Amino acid sequence: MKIQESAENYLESILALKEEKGAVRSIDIVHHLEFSKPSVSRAMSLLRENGYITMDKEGYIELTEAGHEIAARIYERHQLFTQWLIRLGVSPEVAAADACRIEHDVSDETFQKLKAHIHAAGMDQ
Amino acid sequence: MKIQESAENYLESILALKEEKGAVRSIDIVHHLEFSKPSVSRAMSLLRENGYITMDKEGYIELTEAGHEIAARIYERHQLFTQWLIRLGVSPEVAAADACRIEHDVSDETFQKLKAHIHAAGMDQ
DNA sequence: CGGATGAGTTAGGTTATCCTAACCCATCTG
DNA sequence: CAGATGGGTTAGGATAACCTAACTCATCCG
Repeated sequence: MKIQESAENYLESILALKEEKGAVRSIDIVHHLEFSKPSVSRAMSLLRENGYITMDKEGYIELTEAGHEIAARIYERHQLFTQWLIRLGVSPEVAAADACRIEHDVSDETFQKLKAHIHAAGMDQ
Repeated sequence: MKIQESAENYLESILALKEEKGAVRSIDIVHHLEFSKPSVSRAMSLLRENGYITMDKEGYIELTEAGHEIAARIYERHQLFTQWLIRLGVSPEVAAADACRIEHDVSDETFQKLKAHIHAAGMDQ
């Protein structure tokens, strides 16, 4: 399984929900991403089969190390881009929505350079 | 037909190839995007049906006004992002590849702010 | 206890976008 | 003229990622 944009998004959501609420089940992701239950259920099966998450018998989801790595990578991009765009004057909702798409598109090389630029521009506090 | 990312890409390619070679046929797009002939053929049918391009009997493609508008919009993003990333130190191939994805994901609002930022940072000559 | 509620799954469908195989047709070439 | 070449199309298929309808199963509650 080559990680698809959609899988990155699910993993990122799991991490964000974990930080926000402490525990995550499929239904939380349904509300967060506004997808249908079957879509999330299917996605969770795939993530589980591929070793990115585990689920206990109550349905509580944990990221594996591999899953956490991807989630953290995307989450960092999301946060940095969102904050940066807001500081450039983009409205918070649009900034978040755009960041949510761009975060998947940027290579590591570009991300590193952008990060350095954003910090150098003093846009990072 | 709501314009899809793929359609934006085809229209952008047509504009770029037009500038580069003066005239564009499906086969040029095949080489440019490295898609199969049937994929390009099908895409051109759709773009034609929806009024974004015209094709004469020799297969030469022209953008309609609607098509040109979209193509120019995407092309401007592509050029600006590519040049900017290169100036930030990203290698030209990676910059172009990343720009090619980001260009479709950025809202007008974000693009305007980014453009202003890039110009203000003196990154635009 | 019996129905409501909530979480999850199964089955089947849709849309977008790519692909290969196999074809048509015109032109060029020996 | 016959066969090669080049451009384009038709037909059919694959994959990713969503959807709705309808189900199971457990718990809760009057």
